[in-house]
Amino acid sequence: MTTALKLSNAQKATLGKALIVSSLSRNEREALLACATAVRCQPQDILFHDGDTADYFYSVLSGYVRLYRPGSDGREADIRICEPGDSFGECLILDGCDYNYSAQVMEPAILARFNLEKVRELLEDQPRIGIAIVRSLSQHLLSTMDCLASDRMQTAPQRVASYLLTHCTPNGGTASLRLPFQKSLLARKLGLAPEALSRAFSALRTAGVTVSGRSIAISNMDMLQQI
Amino acid sequence: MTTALKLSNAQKATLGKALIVSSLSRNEREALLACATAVRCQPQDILFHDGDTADYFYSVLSGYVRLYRPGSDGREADIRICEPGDSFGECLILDGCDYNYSAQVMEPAILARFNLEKVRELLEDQPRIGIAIVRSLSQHLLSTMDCLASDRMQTAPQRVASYLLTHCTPNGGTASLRLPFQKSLLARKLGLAPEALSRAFSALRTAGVTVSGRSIAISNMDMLQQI
DNA sequence: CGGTGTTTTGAATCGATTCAAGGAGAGTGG
DNA sequence: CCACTCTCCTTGAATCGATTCAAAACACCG
Repeated sequence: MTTALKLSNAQKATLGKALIVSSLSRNEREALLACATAVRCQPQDILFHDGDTADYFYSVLSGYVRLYRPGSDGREADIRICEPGDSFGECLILDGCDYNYSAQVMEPAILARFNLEKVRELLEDQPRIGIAIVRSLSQHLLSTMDCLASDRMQTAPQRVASYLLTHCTPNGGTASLRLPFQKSLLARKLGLAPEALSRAFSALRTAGVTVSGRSIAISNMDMLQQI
Repeated sequence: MTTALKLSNAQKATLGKALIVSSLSRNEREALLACATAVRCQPQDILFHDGDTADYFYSVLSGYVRLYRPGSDGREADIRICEPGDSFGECLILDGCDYNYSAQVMEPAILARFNLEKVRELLEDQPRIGIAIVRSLSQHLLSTMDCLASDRMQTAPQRVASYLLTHCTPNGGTASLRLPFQKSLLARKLGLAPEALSRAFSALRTAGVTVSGRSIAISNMDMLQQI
């Protein structure tokens, strides 16, 4: 299970680079981080369930967290995969009382856990901290809209192609990358069944994409762009 | 085309009920509204295109605005339908330079248009206004996540059923509603082709949903809930 | 009453899911 | 070093849900 500790200085330094903290002054940062503790989690841990009373929001230091909505019939729809530097649950800072999605840890992870009530009080005194939250929320909103638009417009191979193009390290006309997590998690992130991701990869073979385990090579970025 | 005018007092009063303004003090509200003008628009007017430099954000006073992302092949994916009281484009307040979706007016509409640069300056002096923006962004983020989750999990009849249940005026076990816009717009909002919406309605007939023009009657809310 | 634009219906097709079975790879124990 | 096992990924076949295109029905407005 999880253990809560004070944030170490190294963890504070890592958090300093996270979007939700990065634009704050030294004092504001200290004040905000004082509302947080570090929690260490195991894969499959559930941080909270859809409908639970919301007491904390989180920022990912390491590992991955999956946000999803459980359906009435037992199926689940993934909403977002949070990577190191991402935060989630800030949208409940003002008037949220319940979470409206569930959160599950997907790798050994370390999270900063912010007490919503304390941050709420802090916000009264130092409303400039709200600006940091605006920045974080704006970014989430934009990326969620992106996701919605690609769900509605792009086919599976197209979505995989854009993921590859935005996450690879280019090298001349070719490129390569290493997936930071399992393919099944990538599938959920893209709104696909694992089988559909697999088929998308084999469809992309003709566009010069070679997959072996978590390593992916792209022989021609322009060709991939055309998809 | 559009004409820009000062906000009338009646318009300011309407705007006062909008989420983005409603939590502000009298002074803050005045300061924020001083950044805005009223624009009157015709159906089909494009407020801005994906990729345009972002100078304004908007709040809808009357009418409807469709936010969408144009795809490379000419098709379009709708992201959100903004109703009176909604605002859009606030996510660009901090570091946005370009819009990343297009906005089209869908009925004769009146909008409040806020100058992003002025609001940005105002935010320096009165950071509490950021709180109002946090409130608005949080709500958008939650509803966009809802939308994403239902796209990924629910069938067309299920999505239509939940729209009906959340927008109808109940009356005992039955209910009714009048669509505020064309069916084709509702279809886009739900991420469907117009034909699919039509078919969803006929599938819901067996669940006691009667459609005639824009008027919809629900004979049994419990039955609809089961879908 | 006729004309325009919207909605419905039908048939064909597509893209993705589901279910079931067959690899491939990593780790374990003999 | 080799089987054994577990997990994850891939492949195939059937199915489903939604889109597309085309045509017919309907509604609204002059």
